[in-house]
Amino acid sequence: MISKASEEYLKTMYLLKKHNGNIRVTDIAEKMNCTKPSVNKALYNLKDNGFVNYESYGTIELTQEGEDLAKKILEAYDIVYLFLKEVLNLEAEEAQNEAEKIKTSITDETVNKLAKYVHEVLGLSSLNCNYDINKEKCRNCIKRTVNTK
Amino acid sequence: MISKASEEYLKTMYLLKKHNGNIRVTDIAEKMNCTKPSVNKALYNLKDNGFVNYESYGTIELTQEGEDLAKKILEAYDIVYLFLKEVLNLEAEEAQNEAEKIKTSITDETVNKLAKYVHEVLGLSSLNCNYDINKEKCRNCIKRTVNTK
DNA sequence: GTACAATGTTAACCGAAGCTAACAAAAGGA
DNA sequence: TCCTTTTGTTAGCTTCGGTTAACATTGTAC
Repeated sequence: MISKASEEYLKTMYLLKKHNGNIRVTDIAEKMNCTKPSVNKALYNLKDNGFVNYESYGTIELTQEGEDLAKKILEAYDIVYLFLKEVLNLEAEEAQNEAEKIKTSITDETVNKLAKYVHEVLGLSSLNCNYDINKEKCRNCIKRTVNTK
Repeated sequence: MISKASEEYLKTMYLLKKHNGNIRVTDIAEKMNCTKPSVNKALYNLKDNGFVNYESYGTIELTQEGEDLAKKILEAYDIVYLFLKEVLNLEAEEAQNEAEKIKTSITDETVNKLAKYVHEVLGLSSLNCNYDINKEKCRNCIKRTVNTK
């Protein structure tokens, strides 16, 4: 099992890859509000656990396993965020912060049940989503809903 | 600000006082699944922060501040537990574990909004609860509801 | 009242996750 | 090309929260 901190790094790397096309130590450090040595350490930790491919001064790439985990983490985040914002009516920024913290504490089962609940309450079932947050289409479903609100 | 770990110790001490009438290092260690030296360290940490009164080999007592915080932590736990169990339909044990983790991550504001939501959804408003989890009567209200289900 | 059991403390250590300071490598501009 | 800036790495330190081993204190049974 990987630590919460490592999960955060992994998530950040995944998003950087998606948005910038590449992953750099400096960018990770900036996003995560930490120093480059911290990133370096985390990087080798993730490498040792098989989530990233990396050699000194080389390019950072997520392995398939790393990408899958990053997606799962993001999906959990999305569900929790959606619940906090749309169901509990937290401010967007507050919901972001809280979702960030909560998502790292809960099990897959809870995330799935929350996903199901959120879908029901917000009437998203018509969007052909099967409630399983590990399926990409659910993430898209939620994203769409959030964005078009 | 006190750490999550310290909050757990404080909560455990409060419950031990309530159930056993006294608070002992050995009992804390057992409840928290850790060693006595860990408890000892935590104890002095809590003492330094004004949450417990303690001298070596003496009796452990929560200060007023410690008791207030412990109650607040427990109330947050209760709300989250209630939500997980009664709204998301998690198994009791699973709900306990998850509530434990979640309650340490979220702000008072979120807890209050969740409390309000849970009360609404479960139709507890008739119990004369004002949704503010920092008020003892809300805790009682929820306790009663959980127990009589 | 003493000996033993239970309880609590201390010292020294560990790993995780962060930091600063100093250095090495790579990239870009003249 | 060479010099400077940017980027990445290493070493060594800090704090937190935990551990074990050894010791001190307290309480209890006979």
